[in-house]
Amino acid sequence: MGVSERRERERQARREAVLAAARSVLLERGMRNTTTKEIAERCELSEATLFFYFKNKDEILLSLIFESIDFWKEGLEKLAKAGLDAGPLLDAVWQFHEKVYVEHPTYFVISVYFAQPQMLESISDEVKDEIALRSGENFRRLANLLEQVSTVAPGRILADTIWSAFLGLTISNTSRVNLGYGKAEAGTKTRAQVLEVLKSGLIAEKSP
Amino acid sequence: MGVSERRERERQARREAVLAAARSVLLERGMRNTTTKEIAERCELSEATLFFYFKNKDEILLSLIFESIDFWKEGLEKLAKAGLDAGPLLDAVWQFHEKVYVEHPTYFVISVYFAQPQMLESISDEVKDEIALRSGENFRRLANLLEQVSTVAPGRILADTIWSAFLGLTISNTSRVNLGYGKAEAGTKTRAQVLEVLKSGLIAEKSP
Amino acid sequence: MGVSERRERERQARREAVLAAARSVLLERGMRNTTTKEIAERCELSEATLFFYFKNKDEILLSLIFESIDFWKEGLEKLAKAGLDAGPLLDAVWQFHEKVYVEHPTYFVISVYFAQPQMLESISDEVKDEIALRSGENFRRLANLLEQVSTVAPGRILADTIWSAFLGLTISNTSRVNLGYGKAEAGTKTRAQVLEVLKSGLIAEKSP
Amino acid sequence: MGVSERRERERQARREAVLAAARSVLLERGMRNTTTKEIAERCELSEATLFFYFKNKDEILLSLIFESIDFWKEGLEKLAKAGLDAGPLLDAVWQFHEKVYVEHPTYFVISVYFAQPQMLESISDEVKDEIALRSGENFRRLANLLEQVSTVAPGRILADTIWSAFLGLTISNTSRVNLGYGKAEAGTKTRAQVLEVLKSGLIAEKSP
DNA sequence: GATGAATGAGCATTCATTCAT
DNA sequence: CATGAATGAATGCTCATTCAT
Repeated sequence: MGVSERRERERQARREAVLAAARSVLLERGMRNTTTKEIAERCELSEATLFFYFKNKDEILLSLIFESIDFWKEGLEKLAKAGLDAGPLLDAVWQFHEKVYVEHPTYFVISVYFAQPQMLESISDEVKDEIALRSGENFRRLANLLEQVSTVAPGRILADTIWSAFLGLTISNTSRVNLGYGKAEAGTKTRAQVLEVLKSGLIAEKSP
Repeated sequence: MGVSERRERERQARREAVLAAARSVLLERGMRNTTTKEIAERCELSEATLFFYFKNKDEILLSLIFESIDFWKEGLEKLAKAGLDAGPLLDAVWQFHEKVYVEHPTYFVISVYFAQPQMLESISDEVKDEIALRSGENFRRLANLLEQVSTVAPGRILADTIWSAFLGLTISNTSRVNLGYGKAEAGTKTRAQVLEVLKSGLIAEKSP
Repeated sequence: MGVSERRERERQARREAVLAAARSVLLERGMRNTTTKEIAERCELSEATLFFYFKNKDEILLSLIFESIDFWKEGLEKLAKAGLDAGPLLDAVWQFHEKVYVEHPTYFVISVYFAQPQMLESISDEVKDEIALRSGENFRRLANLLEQVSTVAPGRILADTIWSAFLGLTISNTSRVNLGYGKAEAGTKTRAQVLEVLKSGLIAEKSP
Repeated sequence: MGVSERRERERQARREAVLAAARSVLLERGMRNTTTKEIAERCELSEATLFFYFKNKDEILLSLIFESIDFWKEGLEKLAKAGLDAGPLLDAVWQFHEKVYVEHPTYFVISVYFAQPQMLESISDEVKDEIALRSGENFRRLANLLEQVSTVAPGRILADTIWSAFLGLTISNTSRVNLGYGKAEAGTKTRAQVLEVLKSGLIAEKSP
């Protein structure tokens, strides 16, 4: 029994080594240029071994999202317990997005990945459903959290607003960096200012 | 004289046929699965002929963004001339985003494309600079337009907020559709609600 | 009639323009990288027009040898008339090789071309025979010229010795230049020294 | 242990099988028509497998020259130890050229290859330098060997003379065969006669 | 478990050549 | 005469995946 336990532990460790490698390749090379060859090189395994731990390349990439989902879950649960007021709560939620972006940037990369056509065709429905289920749970956690913030819209709309704005901002900023104008750091500042816009409101603020 | 004119017209028509084909493939298959072979099939030309009209595959894909940039430019100039008040202006701006999304969805796809690492390596600096210049002009057009809307933030931040929120929402919605929950139409409704959030403000609305 | 004459003259002029272009491409790019596209660009004609004046690409390249063959013929006939003694004759023959190398370097390139397998398959037997005939005539001219130089070997062997040594030396020298050691000019000096070696053998033998 | 040894042996055998295939294609089809497809067919491997053993096509072709260089090295070292007199030495050197031509005809083909413009552009400087170094060593071996043969010229000139004459003769002969006059065997006889010409010059000069 | 070896299917791109105008 | 347009057939090379050991 001890043996099979150890085996399972080792197996898990190997899987995580593969995922760590995949994460670093994905960040550096992007989805188009992420190859199994390079993932294998980085975790010092043979390409063939990758397919012992994962069904195919897309399953490796998609498994990265489960890690991120867990990270989100923990963070959102902690926020729920904090019992913050509207203003500080929005600050904290936004700051948590920033934290995810810094510590799990792949989460944003993969989110975009999911929006690509045909990208989920090679994945079994079970995995697909699990992703839908678990990311849906997180979305509902965020929506519930934001329900109390504003009367202007239901929590799920606020959740969509915040997540989408943040995601969009990271993409815009990266594009600017790639095109040669704007720097990575500028994004943080812009995002802080956008948060202020979201918080204070646009027109309401203007009229009175 | 008539001959060379007609030739030029036909040439332009063919180029546009290639671009139309590229656009449809890009939408259906995504960047990863967009092949020159399929583009050629859809415009009923041989692969070789593609390279008679465009230098390489990336030039085809990039030419799509120039079309979109022009479309943006015209729309934004029209909006600038309309001389709308804050509320109607925001409505009109958002509605124009919707219009672009419906008529030029590739613009959003390619925007994401630009955020991919190493994606611009095969492109000459001149083209890169031109994209930066012309999309930057559009950004400034939007920023100037929004300058008068609110005192809470400069126009460029509002421009970033709106564009990024919209972009993020389209990605989120597409992801949901791909994952099997949510429908494409739902996105339009959600976006309308997010616009209300942005317009009325979040907290400001709540406290008084 | 004047018209058809002028036409013929113009046709010949165009052919020569193509050949001049082909020559310069062949020298710069080598056989492997000589393309009809580049030949067309250099003579400012369309690729299609090339095929109006020549049957196919190889015919263009091979036609270059006829120019060279004529050049050889004239030079050798002049040498034959000069009535030189052994020593000066060998000097003059060698110097004529140098002249061909400077003014018609393609002759050497194409000579190598002929030694490539399958290189003559696309050519009609008539053309092949004409090349064989006319270059054979030149060879015999050179052999006859050298017949009197030495008793050690028949003229045709001397002709082979000299031509082959010279050809081999040009190849060796070019290889060295390409590999990054040795300079183009060094070849001339080496060839002069090799001539001395050849002379000392051929002539020394004759006098005693 | 036995396993990895056997693997290494098999790997080497496969590489050599690829090289043997490449050699035969190169000889039959010439550089212009040597394709990876045909090399793969001849060694009964898939094209993809070729690239498992070699980085690219040029690396396959270049590896052929290293084999030849080693062959030259051994032959020249053996000749150096033989301690022959001028006449027999020249005979032996020439005969060794013949041996290389019969057993490693690709060496001559590739030598010509090196003289082509732009042919070495796809090769790393390290490999280029190694070729220059190792073929230069062989040249010096030959030059040293010939230093004692004649007072008429330094060894390196004699080396150039002999190598270039031989190379030129093989090219001339092949051209004649390709053009349809002259036979392959005739070349051997001609070369023997040219050797006599060279000998009569080089050695005669020494004795008096 | 792990991997060296192998590959089918595919990829963007090139090129000599043809043909309607 | 000249050419813009078009293409079939290759070409070198990549990549995710499989399998015997």
